[in-house]
Amino acid sequence: MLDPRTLRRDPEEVARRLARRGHVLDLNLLADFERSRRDLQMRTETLQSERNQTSKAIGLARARGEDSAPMVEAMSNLRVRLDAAKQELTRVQAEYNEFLLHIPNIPSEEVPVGETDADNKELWRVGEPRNFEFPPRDHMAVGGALIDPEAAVRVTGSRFSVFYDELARLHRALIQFMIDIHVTHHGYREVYVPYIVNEDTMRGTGQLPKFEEDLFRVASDAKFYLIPTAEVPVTNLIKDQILDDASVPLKFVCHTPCFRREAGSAGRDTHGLIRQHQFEKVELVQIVRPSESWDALEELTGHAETVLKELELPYRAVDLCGGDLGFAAARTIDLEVWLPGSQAYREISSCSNFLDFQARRARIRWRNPETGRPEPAHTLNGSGLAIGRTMIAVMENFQQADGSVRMPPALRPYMRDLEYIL
RNA sequence: GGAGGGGUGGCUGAGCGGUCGAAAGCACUGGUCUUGAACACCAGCGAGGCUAACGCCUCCCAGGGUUCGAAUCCCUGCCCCUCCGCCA
Repeated sequence: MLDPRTLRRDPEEVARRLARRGHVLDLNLLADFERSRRDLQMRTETLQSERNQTSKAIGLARARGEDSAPMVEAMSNLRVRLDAAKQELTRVQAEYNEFLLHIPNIPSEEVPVGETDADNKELWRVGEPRNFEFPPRDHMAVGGALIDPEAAVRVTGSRFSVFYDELARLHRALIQFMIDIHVTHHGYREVYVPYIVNEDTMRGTGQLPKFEEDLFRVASDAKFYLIPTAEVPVTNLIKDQILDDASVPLKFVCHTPCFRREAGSAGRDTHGLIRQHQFEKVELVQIVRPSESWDALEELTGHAETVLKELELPYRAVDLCGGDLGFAAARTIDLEVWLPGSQAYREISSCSNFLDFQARRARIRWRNPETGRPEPAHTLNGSGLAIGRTMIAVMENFQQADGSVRMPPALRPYMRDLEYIL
């Protein structure tokens, strides 16, 4: 959520900056909401003040044994007006709030202008795509019988995966490998969290109310959802908390499965394991002082890159343009890994700074030692990395002419020291 | 599943239906003292919102209700704790 004060003080400026990501802010509607909210709130609070004074006076009069009947009479009249004003105020506030919850974050000034991923700006490349002495196959061909899409369809349906033997192991090994790096070398605290969360949590990180169609809803009395990323439960760990200065930055690493409806992606990436309804991810989450979030984004992106470097996978970093930016993000750096099977760079990590946008929604606050007052903290997260896509990248980049796959040295301790699999 | 107890400020924990946004302690901040620190003493110290300002409003788990007036009484829900049973 944007700071309502900023929105009120300079709506034109906010509208201008939101235009960078293609969001049209309805200034007339905003002005209407603001005016009626203000009128109603002032009227309601005046009546409340009267009520408080009168009932105090009644108490005093009775204590003195005086007649309070006229005041009680006045109260019943006042109550009718107050109830009406309050009801109207509650209604307007709810609508206003709903409006605010649908406004995306303001992109930072360095976000490239553009509408689609074609307008994203490449920042740097690391590693050289390997020269193959044979035509590289894609991961489905490399995996062969150890990937069983038919079984996945039998069990569930399309866009789910089944792996066997060394691939199941490789998948699990990547998770351990990544968590170990972030805990041992990057100072993250490992955390285990629920994979089902409530509505308020989904609202906190910005998935709701706008993107319900991307989520799997769980049938139960409460409104529960499967998490689309660990970002949701991990960031909300600190929901409603006030952090003292000594306890920040908080850095969490968390492995979870992720569940996505992929509602708008019918027909996209239907062939391999690139786009699934269920996939695993090792996620990095940071909660930091407001002044430190841009440095933290750089640092966090570097942490995700370390995994790619350790695995010797060629990749590039891309600055997402305004139109490609996620709802809650102020800036996002994507890491894209080279996939020889499709001769393209594909997203394998997405590192974002949300500034105070999520913190405001989830009421994650930090006590500023200078002022002694709480203010919204800043939140960030990034994949470190997406497991399924990393497995694809290893399979495709390290495939051999004989059909086997060489293990990157860093991964071997997690793979029984095997040099080759398959 | 059965029986009982409870949810109050960063924490612990008091709170006859009115003067309670809330005692007290801890923690924290400032001051005195000290070469410096600790100790001691003094003072301050919840969160959110509105207003140009004075100041006003809201919040004692959540939602309803009773009442002129609710942290305090009633109902419902959620959560936590203890005991019994059941399952692992």
